[in-house]
Amino acid sequence: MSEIAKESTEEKSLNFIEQIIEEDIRTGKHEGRVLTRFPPEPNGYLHIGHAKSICLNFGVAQKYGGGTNLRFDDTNPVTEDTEYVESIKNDVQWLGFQWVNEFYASDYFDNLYAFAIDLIKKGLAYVDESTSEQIASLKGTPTEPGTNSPYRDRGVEENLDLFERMKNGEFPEGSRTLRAKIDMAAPNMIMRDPIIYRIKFAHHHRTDDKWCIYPMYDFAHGQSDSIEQITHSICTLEFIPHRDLYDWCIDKLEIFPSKQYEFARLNLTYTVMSKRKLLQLVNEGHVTGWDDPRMPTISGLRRRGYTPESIREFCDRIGIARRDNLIDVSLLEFCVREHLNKIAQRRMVVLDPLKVVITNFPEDTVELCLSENNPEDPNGGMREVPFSREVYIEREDFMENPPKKFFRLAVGQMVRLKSAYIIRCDEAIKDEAENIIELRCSYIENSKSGNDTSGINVKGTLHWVSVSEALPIEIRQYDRLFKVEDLASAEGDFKDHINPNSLEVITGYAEPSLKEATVDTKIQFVRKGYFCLDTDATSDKLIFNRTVGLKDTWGKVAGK
RNA sequence: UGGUGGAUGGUGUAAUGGUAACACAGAAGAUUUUGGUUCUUUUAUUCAGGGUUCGAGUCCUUGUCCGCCAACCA
Repeated sequence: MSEIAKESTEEKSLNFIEQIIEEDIRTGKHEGRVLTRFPPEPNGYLHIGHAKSICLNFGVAQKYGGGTNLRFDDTNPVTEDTEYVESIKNDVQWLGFQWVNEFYASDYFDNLYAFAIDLIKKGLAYVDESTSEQIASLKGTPTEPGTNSPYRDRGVEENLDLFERMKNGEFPEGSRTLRAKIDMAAPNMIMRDPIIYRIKFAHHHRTDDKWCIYPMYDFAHGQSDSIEQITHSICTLEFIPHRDLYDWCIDKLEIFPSKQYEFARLNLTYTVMSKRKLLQLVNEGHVTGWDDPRMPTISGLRRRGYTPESIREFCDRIGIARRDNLIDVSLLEFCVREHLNKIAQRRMVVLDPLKVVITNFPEDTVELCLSENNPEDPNGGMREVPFSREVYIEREDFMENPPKKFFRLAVGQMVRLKSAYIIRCDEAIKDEAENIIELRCSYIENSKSGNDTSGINVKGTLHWVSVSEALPIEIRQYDRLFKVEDLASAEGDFKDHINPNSLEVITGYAEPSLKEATVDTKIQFVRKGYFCLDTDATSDKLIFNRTVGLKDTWGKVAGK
């Protein structure tokens, strides 16, 4: 980051979390210490919404001289897996963040069990033998209070015994739960004697078969924060009602007082952002996997060609607040273009070829043209691009009956072939069906790029590829996965709105230097967009993903 | 409608009782060997009513609309 950029961030107004932290530092809370945590459940891949949370959690900690723990919230063995753990760690690091400690809620199962016993001893928890249906019906509704369970007033000794036997596996799954004894008439439904432990004879990815009882989120999260002495536990808005219980547990257990703060999660236009829905897209084959380049997952964006810098910039620009939001996906695209424009290597690739024969250029001659790798980077250097009598240009760069401001090729019109010569179109050759199959052009001999003494000024510059040297490549062009802007308020199932044309695969013709591309190389196909080598590519078959197209003001004009 | 959180241009975010601003998107123009980039210019905003105040997006009040909460999910 440059000094100027650093200064401008410092001058930026604080978001409400930063204001709270600065106030806490000012008043000496926790001796000014700041420790946050990022707490993913390992039951899916991270997405751009998690990136917002990661940037917030790691970002504020970094800003105020603190740190962040990575803590896997693995209290439900049924849905969780180590595959997810690995992908999550990889994604966080790829985004550019490093945690202080790698922890697991399951590391605290012994502590949590002891906390439960403490609660029982304090007369604040009891073993309930009601079925889940009974528990639900006794819970009441938002407008009516609940009813006490018949098991609510068991003695401490009986509860202790029963809970231990639950732990020992003496009772079948679902037959008993441990409930906090709070208030069945509480206006906050969460506080109506919440279940804090349940029986699950499931294999846990870390504790194996040691446990057959597992704590619920509400009995694990706050205590885990407390054990780690997290100062600011940042989560999303839907956890607001849980804060009462978070505080209740910490209060009754008399443990370190971590505090929960909530911000609004990210929503993106034309995108779904729930792990459940993303998993469904994967499982039902609407995409090829969690890292399909159309997915809003970190791994999908990475494969698509997004950079960590651009995602961080995006998260910075969208801000942090407490109101629901729906961010225009064009802001994400703006951020990636902004970064890629600075770093991408320029290369010429024709996506929809039209052959041009330069009739006054000698046959069997290949002339090398020097072309800049990146006009934004003075040290980017040059490369050689072969030029010959036959080249491909983009079919859309020629028009038989051009409109007034068409600066490209038409019979009688001149254009520059980028980094090469100015050519004039003399004739368009058609087949029997009147399709244009070839252009006959002549080049202006003294117009070569760099040594142009022709004095001719042309309005248009086209990218091109020499036919004999052209390298065929597969190009995957992506469109938005969904057809509607706001999936949350769209009618019907979200899958009804899948865009059937979200992937278009074509063959393009590339200048030879594209052979050297690696998965990490960011490339701009001149005048077309930003692309990167796909992980499916082999040395025999080059495959490129379109990260994002270039801003296309002509397309807009022509489309009118 | 029980609780709870929220409402500022098309979309986000700021303004912390004192000129409603910044970015994206949109529009117009200049530059350009990428119709890209860059640079100008520009359209458009405080949910509604009442109140406090010299002064209200901000405080009070009434209402409207939106989100979330009745999983042995997180």
